Amino acid sequence: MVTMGDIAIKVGVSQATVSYVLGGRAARGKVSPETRQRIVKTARDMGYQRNQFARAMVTGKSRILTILTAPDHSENQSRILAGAHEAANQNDYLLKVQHISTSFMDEATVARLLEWRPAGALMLGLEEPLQDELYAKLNAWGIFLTTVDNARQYEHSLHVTSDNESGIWQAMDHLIALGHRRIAFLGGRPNILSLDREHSFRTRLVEAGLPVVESWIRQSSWSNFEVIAENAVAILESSVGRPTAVVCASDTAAMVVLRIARAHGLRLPADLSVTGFTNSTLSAVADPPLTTIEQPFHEMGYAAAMYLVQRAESPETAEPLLSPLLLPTRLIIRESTAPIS
Amino acid sequence: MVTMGDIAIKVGVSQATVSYVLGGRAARGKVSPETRQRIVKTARDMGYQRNQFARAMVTGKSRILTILTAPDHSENQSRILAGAHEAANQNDYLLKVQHISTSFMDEATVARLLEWRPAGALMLGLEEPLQDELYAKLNAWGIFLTTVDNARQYEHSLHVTSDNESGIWQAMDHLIALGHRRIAFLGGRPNILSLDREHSFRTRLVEAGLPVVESWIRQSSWSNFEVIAENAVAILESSVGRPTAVVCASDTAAMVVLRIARAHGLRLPADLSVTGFTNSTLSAVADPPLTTIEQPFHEMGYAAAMYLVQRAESPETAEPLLSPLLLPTRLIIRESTAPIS
DNA sequence: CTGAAAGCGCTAACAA
DNA sequence: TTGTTAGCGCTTTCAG
Repeated sequence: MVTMGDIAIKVGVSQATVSYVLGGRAARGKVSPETRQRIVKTARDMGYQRNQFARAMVTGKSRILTILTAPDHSENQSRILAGAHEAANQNDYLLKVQHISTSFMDEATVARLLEWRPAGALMLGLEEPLQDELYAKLNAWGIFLTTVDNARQYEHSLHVTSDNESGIWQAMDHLIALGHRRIAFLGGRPNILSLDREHSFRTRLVEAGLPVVESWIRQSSWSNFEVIAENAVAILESSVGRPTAVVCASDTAAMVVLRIARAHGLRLPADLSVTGFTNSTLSAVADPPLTTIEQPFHEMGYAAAMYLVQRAESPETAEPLLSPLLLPTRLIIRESTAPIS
Repeated sequence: MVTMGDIAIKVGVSQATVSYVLGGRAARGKVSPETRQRIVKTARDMGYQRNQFARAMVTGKSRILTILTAPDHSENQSRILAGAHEAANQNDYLLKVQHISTSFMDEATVARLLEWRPAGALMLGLEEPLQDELYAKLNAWGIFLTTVDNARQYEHSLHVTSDNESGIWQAMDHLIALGHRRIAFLGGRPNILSLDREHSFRTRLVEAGLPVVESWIRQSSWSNFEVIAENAVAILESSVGRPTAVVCASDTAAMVVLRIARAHGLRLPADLSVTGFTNSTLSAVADPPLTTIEQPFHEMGYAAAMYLVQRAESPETAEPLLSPLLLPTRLIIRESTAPIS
């Protein structure tokens, strides 16, 4: 491939001058507009492309962001990744996706991480002990960390998530407005995220003066349909009677509830209103189509990566954004909710 | 970070010797076992990590694979990516995911690609004109290309896909064994992949001596539910009567058919058998759970990336695997298919 | 068996 | 306004 030296020779100028011009630092070298033009044109003609390796070598900065994640093949994760990719691309960074297990990171993976000298790291979808461990390690290595979605807020890191509390409230306000008073909650896996949502649910129930029925409040799983189904059945067959609405912490859970409810002979949504959480593509084809809460996954990934880039470029200037960044959710009304009959 | 030089000083040996040992080329330098041990131990104690940038600079090889893809947030794509990541990781390569649109790649994206001097490229989920264009470009740049899933076979590239023909046959053999003779086909977007499946469908129909009913054979979309629904309706309301089974080219299409069929008052699977294609996570929670064809997406991504690594490491030795690599599919029988009544 | 030295392509300080 | 120069950390010849 053509190098700056090649261009320098062709133009009849020193290689340093070419570096100034193509690096956008022409002012430093105070290169004349004419030579600048000639260099730029020659570079294009010759098909010059910067060499990120050489750049990284000499500057000591890698322009690489690493995202540590346990792949779950979910649309959510995919959207977060796409957002992070967009931010990285816009800033000429490379996003290195490093797949690890949810609970464990071995030596070889550490090596694969450090060998590329990442300028920052994102963390996504891991279990809490591993999150803590990685936070400590990255800190020790001097790599700034951003956590996305389900995670704790660490002292020296940024946590980006959607505004789960207001999301739950949006769902509940909608149901309450429809006249529901007997409302159940079906969570996902009982981690920080799902417990947060349960907490918001309880708070809103109390605020609205509605009954808090323990047997209608259950955690289950994000992805294991059997576990979700068991809990859905438990709610619908509760000895204290049936709720008229179920707030779910995921679209998956909501779809399972729909199915179980139909199996119980309930008419949907006349006999039971159900809300999801996420607005996944499938929520629109559920039967009936799901009323749900949209989460800004793409924006979350984008914001997280963007912050890392900023921090890498100017550590001083980086805003000390060390409380969680909450991105807004949105209520999507479809056909799985109806006025109480 | 600690460099080879630091280790060399500590051990009291030259930096070149350290390079030999840590690079696994101790034999080249004929380093004694004792110094070897000391170097390895010191490296570990000091927390040495190779610098991929320096390595790339001097060897002129990047250990980076680029995957050009239009993100569609599908589980399929996610699995392919995971497979490619696994292969890359195993070989100490970095997989750079480069998101582009399905139909167009601009100058800036080209730059972001070339700046990292990829040792190979994968292509995934793009429209055919863009595929052709990229193939030509990559060839000109001397970057070997591997295409995955929906793509043409190019002269100087490897195409990895699942064995779509045998997949369709597996579905049809199953239906035929259940006594079905009036079988319809609902495809996805009419691209290479979906047309291939339609072709296999027709072939098998003829082989089995079954009627080829044109109004029962339709292409639609992979993801647009309205378009799928229209075509499903067209099949079920065909003027020549209703089929007793529908072979779908995707699980999504199959789930839409299920819904439309129920809306038409059909009992499932008694009145209509439906097969999907992919074995997505959701196919197991469809109502009724889908009989479908499993595709080895992870393996496809893995094989594609693995081949690129092999080729990058030893261009001479690389097997001239220039006909499509077809990975086997598998029939998953669930409850959306039943004997003809 | 080990070391000295060249050089990969670039940035940035310093000279002219 | 431009050029010279010194590395960045490593691999790899070539000498000992």
